This record gives sequence, C-alpha cells and structure tokens, in this order.
Amino acid sequence: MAKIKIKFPDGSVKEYEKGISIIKVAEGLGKRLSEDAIAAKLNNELVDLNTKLNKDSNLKIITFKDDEGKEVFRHSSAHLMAQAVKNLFPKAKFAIGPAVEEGFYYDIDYEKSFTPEDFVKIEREMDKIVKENLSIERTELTKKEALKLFKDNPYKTELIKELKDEKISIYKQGNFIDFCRGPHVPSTGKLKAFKLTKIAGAYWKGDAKNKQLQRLYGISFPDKKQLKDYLKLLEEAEKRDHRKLGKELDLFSVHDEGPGFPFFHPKGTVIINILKDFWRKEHAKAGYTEVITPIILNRNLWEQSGHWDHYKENMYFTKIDDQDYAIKPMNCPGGILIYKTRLRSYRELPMRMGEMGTVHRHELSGVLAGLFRVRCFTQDDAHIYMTEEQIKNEIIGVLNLTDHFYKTFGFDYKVELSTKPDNAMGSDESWEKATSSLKAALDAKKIKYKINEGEGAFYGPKIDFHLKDCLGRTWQCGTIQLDFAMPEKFNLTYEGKDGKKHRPIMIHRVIYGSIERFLGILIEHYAGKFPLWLSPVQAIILNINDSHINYGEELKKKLAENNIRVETDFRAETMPKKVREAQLKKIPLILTVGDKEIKNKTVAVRTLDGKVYFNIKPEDLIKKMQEIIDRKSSEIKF
RNA sequence: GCCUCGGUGGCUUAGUGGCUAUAGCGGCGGACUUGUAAUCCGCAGGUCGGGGGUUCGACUCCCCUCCGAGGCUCCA
Repeated sequence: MAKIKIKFPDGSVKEYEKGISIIKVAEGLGKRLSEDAIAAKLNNELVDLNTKLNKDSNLKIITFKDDEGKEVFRHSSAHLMAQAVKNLFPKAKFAIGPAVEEGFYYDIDYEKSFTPEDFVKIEREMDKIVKENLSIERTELTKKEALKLFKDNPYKTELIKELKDEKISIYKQGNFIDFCRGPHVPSTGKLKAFKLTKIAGAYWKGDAKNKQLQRLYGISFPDKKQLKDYLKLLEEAEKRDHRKLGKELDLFSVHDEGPGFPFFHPKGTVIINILKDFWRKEHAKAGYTEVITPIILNRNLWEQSGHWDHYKENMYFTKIDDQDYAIKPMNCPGGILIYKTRLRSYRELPMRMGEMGTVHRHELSGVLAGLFRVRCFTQDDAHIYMTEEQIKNEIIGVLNLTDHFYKTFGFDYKVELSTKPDNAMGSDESWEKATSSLKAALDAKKIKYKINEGEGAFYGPKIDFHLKDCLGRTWQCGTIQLDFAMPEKFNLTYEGKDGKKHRPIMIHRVIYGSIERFLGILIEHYAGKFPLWLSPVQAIILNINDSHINYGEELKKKLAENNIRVETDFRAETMPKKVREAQLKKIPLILTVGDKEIKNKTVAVRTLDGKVYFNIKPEDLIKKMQEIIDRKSSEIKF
C-alpha cells in the first residue's frame, strides 16, 4: 500500500496509508479531537470528514470552536430541520437553508403557516433523527441527473439551472436528500442541542416580486450546556431591552400619534443633554465650530444635492407658499450653504463645522424599533472641508476623538474600511489617494481594520466603527466618509496659495451616530445602571421618620447647590420599601438620614450593589461624588 | 411595504360565545413613625386598540384599519 504524508497546523508531519479517511486520521490524533471534529480543511479547502486522502496534503481538523466549524454545524442543523419538516409535512418544498450569524434557517414553501405547536413537533422529530444517528453522505451527480432528482421542486431546479458547474453535489441522510455544496458533519448524531427560535416571511431570492416563503429559524450547539448558556444570554439581553427599561426608568416613550418619533421624558432628556454637553466640550477642544441649519429647505437645494432624485422615498415633503420644500434627511447640504456664503481661502482649511442636526427619514413601518430605528433623530454631525494633503491628519484627528468617546463609555470597537464600489464617481486616481490616506491614518494609529472591498459609498471611501457592548453584541455607530461628490455638485472652491480656485474634499463624520440610538445602546450596555455622571438622578434622600425631614431637606439643598441631581422620598413608608423602590429606579446612591445622622451631622450611603457606608460627612460625600463624576467612572466606592 | 405573532385600567396580567370583565403593582384616602429590596385596611380607575359584520347575546367568531414585536438574498 502506498503511503502519503500529511502535514498538520502545528507543523508536524505524519505518514498514512493512501485512501485513509480524515475521520480515521482524527481518531489517531486523539479521542477528544475526533469527537469534536465537525469538518476539515484540506489544502485550505473545507471538506467532509469522510473525505479520503490520496496525496500528500496539509490538513486541519475543524471543530465548533472555529467559525467555519460553527457554520458547517449550523448548516447541517438546517438540513436536520428540513428532514424533520419533510417527515411531518411531506408536501413542503424547500428553497435555501444556510447557516447565519445567529444559527440557521430554512426557507420553506408550504400551503399552511407553521405554528408554535408545529415547532414542538418538528423539534421532537429532529430529536428522533439525531437519535437514529444517520450518516450524512455526499454524492456527485451530473446536472441532468440532479434536475431529474429535484424535478418536483421549482426552487432547487432554478438553483441547479443557474449553476455553471456540470458536477453537482447532493447530501443524503436517511430518506432525505438535499442539493448542497457542503460540507456537513458526518452524521446526525453530532447535532445534539438545538432549538427552533422564530418564524418569519422571506421572499424567494429576497425579491418582493417573488413568492413569499416561510423562514424557519433555529440555533444549535454541540452540547446542551452551550445551548443553555446561549438561551440565558438571550434572556439577559431581553432584560436589558431599552424599550422595556426606557419605560420602567421613565426615560422616553413612543406613541401611536407618532410612530418612529420618540418622546424624551425629563430623565431621558437629562442624559441626552449630558451627551450633547460632552460632545460640545470635546469638539471645541478638537478645533470644531458648531452651526445650526434649518429643518425645512427648498426643493432646489435637494435637487442640487441629488437627494431629490436618489433619496426621495425616504424624505418628507411640505409646501410653503405653493413651493415644494423637503424636511432634511441629512445635514450636509445645509452646512454647505454656510461654506458658500463667501470665498474661502486655503488658510481657513481644514475647516471643521459640527452640527447637532435633527433629521427626518421615512423608514418603512416594519423596520422601526425602539430608539434603534426611528424616523426622526439627531446626528452628531460634522463636516470637514480640506485639501487632499490634509486627509491623513484630519482622519487621525477624527480617529483620536472617536476613540476617546468610546473609551469613555467603556466600549470596545472594531473598525472597517470600505473601498471603491462599481458605481463610483470621481477618478481612479483620487480614489486611490483617498483610500491610501485612510489606510495611512489607520496604520499610523495602529488600528486593526477589516477591508470591505467595493462597499464604499459612490461618493467616497469610508471608515465604520462597530461598538461592542458588554454582552458582546455589536452596533454600528460612528462613520467617517470621504466625499468627492458634494463639493463637485455644489461647486465648492477655495483659493490656493497660487491665487487659483481649487476644489476642497469633504469629510462627513459622526461619532454617536444618532444620539437617540446611542442612548438606546447605553441603556442596554449599562442595563439601566448608568454611571454617576450620566445618571438622571444621582442620589435620593430617605428619612426614617417624620422628625428627620428637616435635616433631609438641608442635605438636599447642599447637594443641589453643588449641581448634584438629587431627589427625596419622605413618605411615611417603611425603610425597606423606600430602599427597594430607589433600587428599582437604579439610583446610584441612596442617602439615609435618621437620629444617628442628625446627631453626628453625617449621612448613611448605600450603593446599588447593596453596600452601606455609615458616618459619611456631607462635604466628603459631595467631594467624592464630584470626583467620580469628573472621572466619568462607573465605579462607586467609599 | 410584505410575512408571522400580538394589543384587556398607568404597568404586568386572568378570561376561546352567556350574570355587572380578573388579580397584583402603581395612584388616592386612612392607620402605622418604621435603620437599608415590598406594613395593614379601604377607595377610585376599563367604550377589552379603532371601525364594521355575524348572533337573542361578542373581550371571545369574521372583515377592514391603526399600533407593537420578530423577520424579509449573509450563496444549493
């Protein structure tokens, strides 16, 4: 028998008999590894575990810990679900069933809607198939054979016809056959822990003109514990839902009278104003000015900016004196009018103009969600007008500022760079220059980034920031976009050293993104327990009986004089009840006054973690609080 | 916009054709004057999202509408 050499990721090389299957190799490497194995990477190509090795190769065993492993595992789970559905509902026709970031789905064409009761049945059937531990086998067919096999399924037929390749792979597990590129786990017994999560409508090929199918979603893991942990995380996320907390903490509300137009209550407004104050201070330091531009502007402006032609379905309109006006969906055209009020000199560049601009966008009713997706929001916008040479430094400036903001709130973040798309405007040369300036700035800051080839806006390349909250979920917030188009459309110029007119380049950038959305993210990030500097109410004073009210009022006055946001609760309720209520309102500091405190001229301080500190002097408390507020710290200790 | 599910006092919620629609929290009134997560008693509060229909009778069934939740090409 001939021998072949297999090289592993750690550099080691082992000899095997030609024709050995990968699963056999894995078994030789260790029991644990062979049990965890899901698929393998053979010479950098993802393959099934029962693939036979016929020549010298590089081999890596893939487990659930690898992203590819998760994908294969969930993809196999989708097949498992499809098989169960097929067993229970033989008339169901299957479209596509891939793995996604959060699990997997299968699009199914079936006459009747699936119900939650069906979920239970399907899960039971899946369990059965897992217990049978059916082997999952790959077979290759010609296109003709495949078309014959799937002649009753219009979706698979369409997909097979679209395929350029003549060779088609199918996967078979028991009585179930699916057209699939693979790879898959070797048998259904691997798919131990799963749960169907939701059902939704989805169009065939995502096109609203096509038939709408039922999309069944599920999640799966190699063992029950991981599934349990995942479900727990979902539960935790649900507890933190900003819509729920927003109501409980009296921060904001939305009404039938204005879907997608949130109302901010006094406490929510406190936080928004703090976010704005912080923004103003930091931007002034970084050399920005601030402007205010109107909400409603004439049609001519939007025609010139291109919004009238390209963004119309997202805009709101109105008529004034019989003329067409639009409510601004973006701030830039307004800002540009300010730039154009007089001739600009190169000496003025870079010119950094910020604006807390409230924009209105007509989003589809179905996509609205709390503060995350609204129809009216305030962008912490700024536009920088500059020369090509200034790009790199200006980008570095924005990167520094953004980093400072996100760190302040305790967010980790990831950066992505999007490059020239097919429908781009502007010359290849200026794109090249702009993109390399963005890269140079990122490299100078030693920021790691992912490149999204061809995903830039048609008017310029961009950098996006994705925040990671404490549950590991990511949110796109900040963005830095270079723009060659607007300066062109509005014929922006500056006079150079040479006395000639030149075209400036523009940066559009936001850090919070939308203040409303950022507040939503903060609510979930902190689970409603805001750090002291952001807390709408920083302290509440409780008395023990009526004789302590006067002392409590004095204390309140002292705190309020030092700009501390303080409330009192002098109701004739029991202490435990008042403590409980303050705790549920997530007020960071509960201050209690009683006989002892009056006698010693002190106060008892309770923090949200339940620790109580007695004998604190009011002056010391104020000093401590101010220090914590100044540091914007989320920890409180005495 | 489209699909699935949902909408019952301020909030959470019981109630699948039959007396005057539950209960808890919250609110208000009263008693209690209380030492760090719920003291007791009483009262008020609902055109069951809105409109129409079926029926002797509708929160409950049907149709329309409004609002909300989750989704709507991450390649067989």
